[in-house]
Amino acid sequence: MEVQLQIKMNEKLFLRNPEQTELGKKIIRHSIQLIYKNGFELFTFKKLAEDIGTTEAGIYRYFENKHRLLIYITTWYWGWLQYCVVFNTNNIKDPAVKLKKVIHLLATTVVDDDKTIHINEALLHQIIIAEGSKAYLTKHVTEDNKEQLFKPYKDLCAVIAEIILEYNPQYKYPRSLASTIVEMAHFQNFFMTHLPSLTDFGKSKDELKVALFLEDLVFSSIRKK
Amino acid sequence: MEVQLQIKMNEKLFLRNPEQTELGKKIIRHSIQLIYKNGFELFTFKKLAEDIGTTEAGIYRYFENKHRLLIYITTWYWGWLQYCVVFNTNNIKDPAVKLKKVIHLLATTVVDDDKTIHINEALLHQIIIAEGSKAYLTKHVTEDNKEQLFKPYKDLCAVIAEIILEYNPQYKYPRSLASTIVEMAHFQNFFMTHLPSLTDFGKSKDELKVALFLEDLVFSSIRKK
DNA sequence: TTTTAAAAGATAGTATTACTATCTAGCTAA
DNA sequence: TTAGCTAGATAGTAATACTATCTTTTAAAA
Repeated sequence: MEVQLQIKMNEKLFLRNPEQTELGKKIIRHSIQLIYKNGFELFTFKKLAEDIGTTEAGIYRYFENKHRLLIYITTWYWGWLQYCVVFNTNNIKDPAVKLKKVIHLLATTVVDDDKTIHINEALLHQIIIAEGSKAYLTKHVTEDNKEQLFKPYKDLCAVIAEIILEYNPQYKYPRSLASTIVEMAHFQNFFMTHLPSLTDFGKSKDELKVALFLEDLVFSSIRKK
Repeated sequence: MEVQLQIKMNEKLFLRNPEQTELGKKIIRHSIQLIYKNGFELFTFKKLAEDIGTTEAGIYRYFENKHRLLIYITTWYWGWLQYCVVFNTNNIKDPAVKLKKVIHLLATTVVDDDKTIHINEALLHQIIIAEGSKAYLTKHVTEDNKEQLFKPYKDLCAVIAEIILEYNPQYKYPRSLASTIVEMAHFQNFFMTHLPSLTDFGKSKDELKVALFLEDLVFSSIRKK
């Protein structure tokens, strides 16, 4: 049996739904490759169009600008990750085990999932690490947030915060700890690779150690005292 | 007695030392105001030149491009913060007290320091919160890092990691915890203001609570078990 | 089978950005 | 007195970030 996974995206993110046409899917697939390769600053719709074999104007029919496209692919990732979290923690009773699963899902390399043919999750994971925060670090966060553009990110954090409270209903900072876990899972990975002296894993460059650091951080904090 | 504070900057950051001329100091002062006001993406040398009353070409004599200028002002901030940390923890024996001081220095609003006339530290603090990570989240981090551009940031983290080890020499992740404190001091502040559901301080919008969260996080982790 | 409407391709054009180059004027320190 | 540095003025270019319009292809409804 073949299962296909569809993440429902906020309609305000695009002008024309890229999931519904061949060109749309190409835009997503190739933009992931190009942003991964060049970084978001050097990524342009012109280059993307050349890469695909279409025109700049063609891309603009789908996305207002490259920043909206960045939000599109990052929030797609958060939506997908939440699906992974829910799927992988299903039927697990112990919140400690659940939390460990979540930390590992966040911090360790993603394998490309065949359930989504036109999206390479492994590349996307790298994009989240290097470019993810640029989605919201702008002068127009507030307006973007009013349009609910960051909902999948906030939902994922809410799910994690819930598990934290399951473990210890008295813990005072479940949301902040959840966003700390998510951000640090990626920043520590970036630091490990590019600014290794900011971490304790510079030599081994082992993602698993990032996960162990986060486990230690989280469980020390939420342990009932 | 009047004391003037000078932060020694990496010479690779500029083409002409902005500290040494009137125009140079104006470039720093006005770029801080403009980046604060428009955000880094909408900030251009043209606007800066108009704001100062000079020409674009004049700015390019000091800085290669706007990204170098961003690194200049962010690393200035890290250098200045390290001075603040060393100054404020001087003569304190207890590493726990020192760590609390550091956390509060990082997380709470900075007051404009008269020791540096042409730099407004309060604005700079806001720039660090919203734009700081863009200094290193680029495709050219590695080359920039080879030129030692991020040394002040890494030095500050090293100082904090040292205090952590003073408190508990057995703690396994002093560097990662240090960079986590620094990053989260700013990200939690950003979230609190712009994406409040990612934190537990959305309603009060009180910076002190960010500091308390970080204290709880840090001391739970490094407590000897 | 024809009509019609949506999607995509082709082409052109604009304002702004991110620079580089050159020339001149003013000041200052030897 | 002049040599050298700093800054102002002006001009120009390639690339970026769009917008507009017109035509062709495709695919589904009448």
